[in-house]
Amino acid sequence: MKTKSFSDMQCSIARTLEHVGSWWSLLIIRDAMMGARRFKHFQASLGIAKNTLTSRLNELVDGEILEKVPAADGYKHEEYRLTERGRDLAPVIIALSQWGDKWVAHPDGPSTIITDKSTGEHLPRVWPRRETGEQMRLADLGMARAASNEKNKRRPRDDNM
Amino acid sequence: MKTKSFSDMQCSIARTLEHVGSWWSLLIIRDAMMGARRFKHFQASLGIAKNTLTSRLNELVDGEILEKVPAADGYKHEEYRLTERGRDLAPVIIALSQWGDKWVAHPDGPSTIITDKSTGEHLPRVWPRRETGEQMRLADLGMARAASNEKNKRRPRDDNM
DNA sequence: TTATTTAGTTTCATATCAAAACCATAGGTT
DNA sequence: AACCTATGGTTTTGATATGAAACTAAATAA
Repeated sequence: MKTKSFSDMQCSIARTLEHVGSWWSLLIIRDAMMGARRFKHFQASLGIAKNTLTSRLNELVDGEILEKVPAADGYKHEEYRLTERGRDLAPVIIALSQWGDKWVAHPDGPSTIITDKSTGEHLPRVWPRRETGEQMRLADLGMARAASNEKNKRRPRDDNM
Repeated sequence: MKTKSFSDMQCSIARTLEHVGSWWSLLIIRDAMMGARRFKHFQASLGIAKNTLTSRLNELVDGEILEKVPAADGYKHEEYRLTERGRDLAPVIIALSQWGDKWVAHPDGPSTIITDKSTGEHLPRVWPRRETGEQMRLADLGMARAASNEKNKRRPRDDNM
């Protein structure tokens, strides 16, 4: 995995990456969202080493992104299924996918296309919006440090930052 | 970085992760979005080893997520600034942050709050929507493989996947 | 029953990462 | 000018994660 843990950081991004920031995690989640449920599915799709896949799957189960459930078709094996927490990562997956489509697309075009099933239309860009649905400009986004911040031993000297 | 490269994969998520999937990359981008511009800012904020920070910054510059520009205040040093590509990662950053706020928040609450500057309101969840702005249910999202897929030597046997 | 998948585990070589020490230059101080 | 400290690195070294291959036990298929 990694050497330094993000889990003690207060930042939600860091805390999220602690769960899904390993090299393969997000690709595994993507596959799960596309219907992969069994070890062999992930393995075939990703070309990942089996021991690494085992580790990543276990991490995701530990993090309650995936859960192991009995096979849906009555066989004895277990399957990996997204939890609600896992499904709730959809915006992350989609945002990554759309950014890639836009900026670093494969010469042959993207391998996966995200649509609105009910219309067959291409999904619009996932983007910050107001309650009204109106898309926001980045300039209107504020990212402010929350009030309490006892961790900061060093007084923020506002040194031209 | 890693051993196996994602860059030859056709999947846009993999290709995106090739740019921003390293352990610290997304946290560096987050800091850049919050105004960090100098080596020391990132270092102080992240507690990252300097050589690692150097590597990550160079990767991000190579990937055109950040660019080095002369200091705005007339000093000789250079600063790191988000490119358009980099700023366009905002939905990824926000989605990660919101997921973390919801599912794995720090006991003291999140350290950063994302707002709509023009109203001071809390930013609604970044989520897939129709052109109309209407929020979608995940069940209405289709993730389909695009047509051409010459890579697949193994005929998809549709083996209960 | 026997053969083949599947879902791992173990071992080992290699690649990547972080920590600490070191260094050159820029800017500040006297 | 002379000195001192902060900045932005690089180098070295040790720890950790990864991938490939071989192995195994259980589940499934023939």
